[in-house]
Order: sequence, then structure tokens, then C-alpha cells
Amino acid sequence: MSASVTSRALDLLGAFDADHRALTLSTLARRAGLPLATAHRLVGELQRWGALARLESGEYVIGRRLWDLGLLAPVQAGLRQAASPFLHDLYGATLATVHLAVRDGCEVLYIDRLAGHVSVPVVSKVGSRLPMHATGVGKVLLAHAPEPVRAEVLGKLTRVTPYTITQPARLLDQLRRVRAEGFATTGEEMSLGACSVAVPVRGPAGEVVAALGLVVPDLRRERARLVAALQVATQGISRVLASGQWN
Amino acid sequence: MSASVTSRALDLLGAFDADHRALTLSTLARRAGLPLATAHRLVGELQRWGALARLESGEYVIGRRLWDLGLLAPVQAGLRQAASPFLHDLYGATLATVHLAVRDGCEVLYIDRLAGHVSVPVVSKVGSRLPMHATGVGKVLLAHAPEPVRAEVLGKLTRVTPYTITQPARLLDQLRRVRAEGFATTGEEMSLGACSVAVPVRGPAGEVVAALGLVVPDLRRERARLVAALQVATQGISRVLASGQWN
DNA sequence: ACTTGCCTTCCATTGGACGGAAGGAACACC
DNA sequence: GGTGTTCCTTCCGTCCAATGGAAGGCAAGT
Repeated sequence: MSASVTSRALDLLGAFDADHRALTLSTLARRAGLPLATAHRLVGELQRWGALARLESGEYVIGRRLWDLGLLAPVQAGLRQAASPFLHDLYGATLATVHLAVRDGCEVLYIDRLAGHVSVPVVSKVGSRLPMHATGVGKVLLAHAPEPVRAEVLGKLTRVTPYTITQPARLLDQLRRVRAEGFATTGEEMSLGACSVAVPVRGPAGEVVAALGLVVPDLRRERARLVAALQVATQGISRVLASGQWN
Repeated sequence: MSASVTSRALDLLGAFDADHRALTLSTLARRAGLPLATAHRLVGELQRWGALARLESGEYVIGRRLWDLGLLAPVQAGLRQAASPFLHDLYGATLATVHLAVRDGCEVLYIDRLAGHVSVPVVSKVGSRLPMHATGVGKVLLAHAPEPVRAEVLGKLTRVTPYTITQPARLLDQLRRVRAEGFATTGEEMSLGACSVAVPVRGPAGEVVAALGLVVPDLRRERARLVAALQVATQGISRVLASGQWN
């Protein structure tokens, strides 16, 4: 077992998460399970390199160098850039919160998000992961995911709100309709007061590479219009993906 | 001298940049200045942790775990989110490429960018660093940077296009005007066919925390309108920064 | 069949990581 | 002002894990 020296440094970085963006040295050491003296030395090296930065308060945070290193990840390199203008058009046309997401294992990973000044209660943030069965983009991605993934997700449908779908049969039925109709919807299944519509984004070979979604307070009246807007956008993105170089 | 074990792993990560997003093991080793066997082992650890991922081709790329770790960096955590809606308004009002940037050492670091479908030749990408003396946002940030930084930048004004300002005296004069007038402009100093306007973004205490800029093909006619639009946006951002929690 | 360029594994050596302990600095409480 | 607490930093002898040369295995190219 005995952790290698490199993995210790990585464990220190792993101690940071969305709820712990700034940590003191001792907290950092505790969370990484390292002696204080060891953590101190490693943190010093990470800081010197720019992976960590130190606030005036003395707390450590993820540094700029890691930030821009992360931007080189192919998660988004092309997709995000290709989609950006279309997300913007979509926002302009709908004034709804716009989401671009991909599947990462059995979760939805949000790779871009575009919100207005005031917005519906939305949980997602760029870089956050949410369950697939309770979000619009999640249902789309799940509907087009390989069978083993679908099986695993269906096996563990956790309840988030009173409206979350937790019966496998019912979700399966919905997924079938998502494939048939080309879009997915949710109604307060992830967050009360928030409904969503989502459509798949297809790559050059027709495979689903991402999902594009809108979050609105109420879906009843506008569904048709929103789906139409989404489809315009998704077709635009696919065209760019097919033509351009997107890694 | 002798690099510590941690810093070797970091050097491997540092071998990636905007022009080298995917590297073979041997290239990686060469760029990091490490023996192949050593690089092989370290890369393996990084991959196991999720810092690196391997493509089918065998090449290594930055992994998803580093991507979302990077998103926790305070570079953008609040600023970017607070600014986002205003950037869209700005794009809507001007249809120009919109930039949000901060100063990182002696360079400009672009933390957000919003471009339309067609755009002027723009070099910047989110996460990229450009010289301060040849960009609009750079001039703004430089004008409000601490003296030692200004001195260092002025000492090395590299030429990018025929229009790049390389005389310290002339740049100093411009910086004075930037402070007095509250905005900076460039004319093809970074990229031929691209002009820019930029204004400072101020934090709660009035300090300059970022710069907001527009890139357009021609500046002559529209300058006044663009500056006005920028100022509306920058004031909105400052208001959000002052009120909300942005850290 | 030979060469060249990749990647992977092995293992004896040794130099640098390790972490307990002690020293400091800042704050709070009585 | 003494005493306790919680943080950060530095030191240094021990010892173990990182090191990297060497060798082997593919795959492509000539």
C-alpha cells in the first residue's frame, strides 16, 4: 500500500473539493491523511510550482497554473468552444439557464453553463457532477449510454425531491420516449421549482457526444418553442463539430 | 538543484501547453527532461489518479480530474460567475468578442471569453496568457499594476506586429491616459485587423481586480458607444462583487 | 532481416523523503 | 501576565522508496 511520494502530493490536491476551496495547512494535512511536517513540505513544493496559492489569510487554494492546465483537458477543448456561440444564441432566444453536459461514468458532468441575472434555483455548476436520472441532460445521455451504464444507474435511483423518478420501469419507459421523440424533460425532479428540457448533441458519426439543456420555472406552455430552439442549436453545433477540427 | 520527486511529476504536467495537448510518453519525458523509465512510472501514477488520461492512440492528455480541480481555483470562482451575465449583455449590445482578464505576474491571463459565430482574428483563448503591452485589457491592468511590475514589463516590450508599441516612453504616456480617461485602446498591436477597447473592473474597495475588453475590426466610428457599453457592464459587475460573496 | 522508434519491466544502488520533536507566532481566556 | 490553544515552520538522523541503466518486446518502416 504505502503511498508513493507522488500520490501523496496528489492526495493533497484531492483534499480540495467544491465545499472546500480554501484549506489551512493543518486541515489539508488531516484531510489527506499526512503528518503535518510532510504536508508542509509538499504543499511548499506545490505552491512554488503554482499548483497551489496562498491567500493573505494563510489558507491554501488551487493555483492558477492548475487552472489553465485543466483547460487543456480534452473534456471540453473543442466541444465547448464549438458550442459556445450557440449556447449564447440559445440564451438570447429563451432567457433560460443553458447547460452543456457530457456523461462521465454514471454521472452527468456539466461542462458549460450560461445563466442570466436572475434564475431558477439551479444546482449545477460548471465542473459539478449530478445524477443522471434526475436531470434533463442526464436523461438524454442515459438514453444513449451503453447498456452496462444504464443498468448500473437504474439499479440505484436515489430520491432527490418528492418528484424524482425512483422506479426503474418508469424511467426505462421515459428513456424509450427520449430516444423516439428526440428530447427529454424533467419536472422538479432535481430541484423544486425547476423544470428542464434537453436534447442530444451528435458528433460527426451521429453518436451522442453531449447533451444540451434548458432550465425554466415552468414547462407547460413553452415546451414546443424551447424544444425547437434547442434543436436549432444542437444542429448548429453538430455542423461545426463535423466540419472543424475538434480534437 | 536536483529536482525533488514531486516537482518531477509537476514538470511532467508542465510539459503540456496550448500547442501540446496530447503527448507520447517519450516526448513527455524529453520535454520534462526525465529519463524514460522515470517518466513512465510517474505518468502511470498520474494516470491512476486521474490527472492524466490516455487516448486510444497511446498519447497522454490532461485528465478530467485536473479539469474540475482547476475549476476550484479562485481565479474565476466568483469573478467569472459574477461577470458572466454581464458579458452576455455586452455581447448582445455590441456583437464584439468580449474578454475578461486578470493580471498574472507580468502577463494577461484570459479568464473568460465570449465570441460570436464569426469574429475578428483573435489570438486569445480562455486560459491563455498574452503580453500586457499589446492588448487592451493588458494596458488597463498594467496601468493599475504595482510599480515593480510596470517596470519589468516596460523593460521588455517585444514586438508582435508592426503596430506594437515598443518605446517605453510612449507606452507610459498611454498608461497615464488610461488612468485618466478610464479606458484603453489598441489598434492592431497584437493581431492585424483587430482593434480593442478595455476598461477596469473594480472590487469592493475600489481596487482593480480584472479588465473587461472588446475586440472589433475597426474602432474609429464606434469607440464612444463601446466604451459606454463597457462601463455599464463593469459597473454591474462591481455591484455584484460588492454585494455578493465572491471568493 | 535489419533498423529505428516506441513502450514496458526489472532490480541493485543510494540520495533524498520522512516525520517526530522542538521552536515560534498569534490569539483567547482567566 | 500567565497559561492554554491552535496554528505554522524548521531541523536532522534514519532508512526506505525513487531512481534510471539495461534489457526485452512490439510495430513500422526500409
